[in-house]
Amino acid sequence: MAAAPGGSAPPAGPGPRLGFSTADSGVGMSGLNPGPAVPMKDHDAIKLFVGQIPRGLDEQDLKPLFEEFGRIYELTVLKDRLTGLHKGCAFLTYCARDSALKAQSALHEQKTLPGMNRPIQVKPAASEGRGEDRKLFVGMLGKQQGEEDVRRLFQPFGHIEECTVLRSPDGTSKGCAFVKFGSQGEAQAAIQSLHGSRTMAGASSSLVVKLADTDRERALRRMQQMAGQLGAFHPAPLPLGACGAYTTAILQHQAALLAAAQGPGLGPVAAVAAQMQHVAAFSLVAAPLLPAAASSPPGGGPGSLPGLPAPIGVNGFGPLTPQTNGQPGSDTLYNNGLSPYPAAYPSAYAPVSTAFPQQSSALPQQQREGPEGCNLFIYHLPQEFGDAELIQTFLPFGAVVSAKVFVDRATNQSKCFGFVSFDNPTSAQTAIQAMNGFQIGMKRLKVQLKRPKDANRPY
DNA sequence: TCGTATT
Repeated sequence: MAAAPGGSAPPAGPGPRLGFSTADSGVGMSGLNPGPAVPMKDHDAIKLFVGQIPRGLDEQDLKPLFEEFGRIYELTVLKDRLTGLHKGCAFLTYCARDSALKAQSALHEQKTLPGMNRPIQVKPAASEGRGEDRKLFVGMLGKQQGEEDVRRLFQPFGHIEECTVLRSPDGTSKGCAFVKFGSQGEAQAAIQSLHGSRTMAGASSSLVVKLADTDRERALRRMQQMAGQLGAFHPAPLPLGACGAYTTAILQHQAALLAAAQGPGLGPVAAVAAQMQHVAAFSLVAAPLLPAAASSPPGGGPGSLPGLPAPIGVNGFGPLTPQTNGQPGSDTLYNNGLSPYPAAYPSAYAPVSTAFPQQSSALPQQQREGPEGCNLFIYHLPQEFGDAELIQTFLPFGAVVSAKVFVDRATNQSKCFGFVSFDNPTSAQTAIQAMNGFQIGMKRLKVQLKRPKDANRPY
């Protein structure tokens, strides 16, 4: 019964909509009549992704905003499948393709919903095929073929929105082009008929007609190229320098942790030991660089390291012989990412969660904000830092509620910034003191309080 | 360079 309230206007039914197919259908009467109980959608309708939605808004709240642009076929707020938590985004399909286009141009990056820092996102969902399903890459053209020739070739298949021959700086054709059709069907027809169908004058092989790369594919391709280049360089001396820098950072990191913890407890060492998982391989190679690194205090950052015990430096680079407590079996420190903290730290640094020492590790980590003053913005993170490393880095300063490194969706590469939230402001301040300015390679971490939500905004 | 979320 939760579905479609019969009869009268008020749809008030707070029914557990599974996506709230906006069967708004104006008139109440649900299924029985042959009427349009469920609105039809165009065959070429576009499913839109809507991002930057305040977590407090559900489908009912959003509906009015989007209905301005046409009848909604379906609107679904994304929720975490386990927790049911609002993920801050939604899928939206209009009955008419045109409505989607209008909504996108009117709303995308144009309007910021209450409580959000950034403007709403309204764009074709990633699942919408390739997003650029109307755009073709054409290869194996003759060098002498220009836009007009290419147009003539593709004209029979539909409306050409765009036609570009790729050229070198000197103007000569690269023998390929992009052709964008008005619809996916037209593009597909062209592929069917033209791909491999003939060999153009001066081309070495038959005509290539395929969908153009998506952004993601382009990004991946670039990444592969870069990886290839790195591979080629690998035997060269360059990497050692890089390792040295990174090693330096880790060493300084140790110092920072030590200083912050204000004590020789095994906590910091344990945390660093965990870090070492990631650099053990480098460490061996870079070992000779260590003493220098150890003797130079991290400028601007955590300040001096009064008594950085020599054993620590040495210890760090004998990855399998941590000296934390002299126990031979202490390599267990390496395998339980988050656990060392509660037991090992002085109470001042182990605020709350001591009662459940081992539990923090497995939580789904839905990103959350802590209270005001507890949320840090961190910039200049090492490229290789992920959420886990971020947690490790800040765990020594208190209970980390969440840690998130931003990642480029297309490449999966870190954007080198992220957030860490503690459950109390003191931990956040301690972390800032210890880690802001902390040098890694040529860069220094920037660690500061996250901007409050309403900053940057008139009212 | 300020919470990124794609069923």
